[in-house]
Amino acid sequence: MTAKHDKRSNVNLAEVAEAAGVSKMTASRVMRNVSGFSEDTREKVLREASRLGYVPNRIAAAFGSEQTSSIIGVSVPYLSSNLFGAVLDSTNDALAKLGYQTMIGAHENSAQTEEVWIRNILSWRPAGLILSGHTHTKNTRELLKAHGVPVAEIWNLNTSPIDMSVGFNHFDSGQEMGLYILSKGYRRIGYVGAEAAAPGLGTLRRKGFLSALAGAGIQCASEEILNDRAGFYAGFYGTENILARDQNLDAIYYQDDAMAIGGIFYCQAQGMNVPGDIGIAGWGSMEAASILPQRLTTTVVSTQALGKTAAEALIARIRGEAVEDVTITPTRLVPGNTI
Amino acid sequence: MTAKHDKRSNVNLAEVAEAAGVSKMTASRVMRNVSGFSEDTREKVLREASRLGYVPNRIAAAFGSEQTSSIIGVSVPYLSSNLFGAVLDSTNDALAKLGYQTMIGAHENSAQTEEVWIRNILSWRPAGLILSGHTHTKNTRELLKAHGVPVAEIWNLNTSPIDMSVGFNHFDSGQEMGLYILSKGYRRIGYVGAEAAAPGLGTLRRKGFLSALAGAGIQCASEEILNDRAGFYAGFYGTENILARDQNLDAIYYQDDAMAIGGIFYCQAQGMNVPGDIGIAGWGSMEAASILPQRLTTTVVSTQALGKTAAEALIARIRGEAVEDVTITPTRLVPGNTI
DNA sequence: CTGAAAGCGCTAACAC
DNA sequence: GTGTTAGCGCTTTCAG
Repeated sequence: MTAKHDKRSNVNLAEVAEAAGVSKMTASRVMRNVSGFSEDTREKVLREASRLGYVPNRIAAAFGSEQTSSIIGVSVPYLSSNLFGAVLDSTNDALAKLGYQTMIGAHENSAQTEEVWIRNILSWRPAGLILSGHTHTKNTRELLKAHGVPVAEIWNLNTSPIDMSVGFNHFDSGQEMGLYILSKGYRRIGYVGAEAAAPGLGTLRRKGFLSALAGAGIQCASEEILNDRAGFYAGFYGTENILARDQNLDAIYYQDDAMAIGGIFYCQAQGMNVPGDIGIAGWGSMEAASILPQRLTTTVVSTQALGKTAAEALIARIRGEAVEDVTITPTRLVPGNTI
Repeated sequence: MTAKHDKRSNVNLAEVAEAAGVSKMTASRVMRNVSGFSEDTREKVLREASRLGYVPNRIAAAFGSEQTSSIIGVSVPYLSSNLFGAVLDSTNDALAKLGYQTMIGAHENSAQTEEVWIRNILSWRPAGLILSGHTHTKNTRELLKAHGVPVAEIWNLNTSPIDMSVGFNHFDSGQEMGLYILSKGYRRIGYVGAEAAAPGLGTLRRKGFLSALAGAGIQCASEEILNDRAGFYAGFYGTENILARDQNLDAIYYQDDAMAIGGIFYCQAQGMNVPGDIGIAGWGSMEAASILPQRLTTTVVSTQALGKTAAEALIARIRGEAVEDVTITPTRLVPGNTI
């Protein structure tokens, strides 16, 4: 029982320093690899640290040094989402390479939940935050501005961000697809989405889509916005619902590819021909589309690029380098043969 | 410029205490809601804290109090995985409700990457770890045992865990499916998997499957283990590859449902009838299967239950409550009509 | 290149 | 129910 209390890792810098015959300060410099020690000293300290099984205490370091930790808070709607999964992977990878840790949160498209999480995460004195909330509460905006922590809002492009924004232009993307569908001669066009209770991801695309139709002087024939989470099955029965109401639809725009694929399957199950009887378009370039017999008409996006760009921009800002406040991540409409 | 240095949140407990006319200690007790203050005091302190915009400093708290923080490190192969996404969502949810924060890591099925991440995370003095690595390095095992941090190994059931294990019995699950396929009269059975370079998720299921066949005195007719990540497309062209080598296969067992669905699509594209010409079985009860015209024969698992169980068991152990070292999360073979 | 002193904000332990 | 004292393990000065 050499440890005081019941500490788990009882080796600290002082012991390493003593074993190496130097002061704590010198040992600290070696461990952090900042200048100010000889090669001899370096070797001694590293050898002793390794021999003693020294594990640095980042909590103490974050506390004893400045005002922030090397923690980055990252918040997404769901951790189990094919779109945001790739964002998480790419931000986490980029952040880890730059020496930061990801602390995660899932807000489920609720600005309230996001606010609670932000209050919580701020108590860890994070170096920065990456937020993907569709909207924020007034409190959240005020809190973050007052606090001054660097914040990257991602996913939705936000031209007047709290701090900085990296995102897709969802409105334009929806509008572009609306125009494309119209250009193919479709006129009785429906929309199928999800998460009616907590609108998030698709709202702006839908608005852009509707505005394209309105520009051509036509109305959206029918809309079906389910209460469930977006997914294959939601697309399947959302299509069943919308077609039950309006048999004359000639095309449907879906919130995302998973829903569009669900729609294709519903139509096939009913013996309908895509795009002969009905045209279908999605958003997001989901991997699942690669195995369909037809190529899905969709908007291709790189969630991976989004995450990486956001992480790197945030860290640049944290380090005081010059960065743009607003970055658009490109999207590209790729015609297939489902519309 | 009231702040020393350039601290971002310059309000600390001492200032709240002073404003409320009490000592730091009393304010601390109120903030943490531990006993030892009057209702009057409570109101005063909370009012001042809110008025001043006080954000507690958890770094200082973790440092000043005990030996561990309320951080839980959670490591999965990929953050963008339909199977592990649900695990992350459920662990994160359970941990957040119990007052813990998730610090994330992606090891990409590399025990080396996992080791680096563990060293890193230990420096945050986490209260516990949740690991889903298929294997660990010797160093990792020694480090964790020496350190004494509570560890829940998840996903694979491990009967001699570092500390505790919550998982599926993949071997039995694969064996059960092997027996089922045999019971349906199939004899020229193949296996299609992925991630050959970094075997992880499916290895034990494959072994169980092979052992079932061996028990019946037959050999696996053909195996195709790709180097790519498991997914729809990997299943699609894995099937193309295996059928190119062996046209006489009458059934294929896939690493997971996404791959099995890819296989179904390949067969359909070739005009093959499932299960007439070839039987197909998967693992994991993926949501995408719900929209198929046929019901996929698969093993149903609850990754959500796994995550929740693991998180709660880990916290119970951290709190010193009695918990089993090993917990099996049930799986269930659900016959469909693809085999 | 190296070291000594001070202190970060909080909480455990102990008084009162 | 409340306050006082000490100290967590590191890093930031500032001296040499």
